[in-house]
Amino acid sequence: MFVRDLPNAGRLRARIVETEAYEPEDPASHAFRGQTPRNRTMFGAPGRLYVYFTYGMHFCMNVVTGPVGRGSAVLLRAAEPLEGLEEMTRRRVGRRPIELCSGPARWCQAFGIDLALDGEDLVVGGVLWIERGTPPAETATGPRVGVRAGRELQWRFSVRDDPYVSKAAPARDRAVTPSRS
DNA sequence: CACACGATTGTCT
DNA sequence: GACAATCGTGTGT
Repeated sequence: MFVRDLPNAGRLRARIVETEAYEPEDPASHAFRGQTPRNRTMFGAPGRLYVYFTYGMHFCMNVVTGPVGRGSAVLLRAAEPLEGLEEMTRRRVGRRPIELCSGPARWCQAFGIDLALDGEDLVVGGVLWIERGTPPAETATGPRVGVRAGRELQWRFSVRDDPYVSKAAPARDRAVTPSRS
């Protein structure tokens, strides 16, 4: 579960259903060519939120997963909105619940995530944090979306057959180990 | 300094 | 399925 506390607008909560892994040795990662001003958060402490701006209009968010200096992160791609749907819809007018957080930039828009939250500490969890939720029955893996290099890596992970997974290429995903309860 | 392009989305055909 | 929107970033000259 991904949670955002808003000062005067209540709480936003969503169940994470799709992610992608990015390692520094992988050409598709922002960290591949080393640290730059833009990706410096990736090389910082684990448990922080790495937010980047792309296509001149969209934000995407990651959770930093490697130790300081490494440059590993997990992109948050899709979620099932659970709480604060009204607030999310206010940010994404005219969108149905299924479209609120089903895509990395959609989710950021629904949650009001932008560069101001880059580097935010998810472990301390003052404003943003991740909670342990109900484990999915089954997970699936597939190629990452929108990347050219590193396409052979099956580093996209999702809840199998979950309707809130982004409409990228779920059909080809391979089912993997049923998760432990 | 110029330029190509992107971990995307929404609209139109 | 094709394509425009829109601009920061990184790379190369």
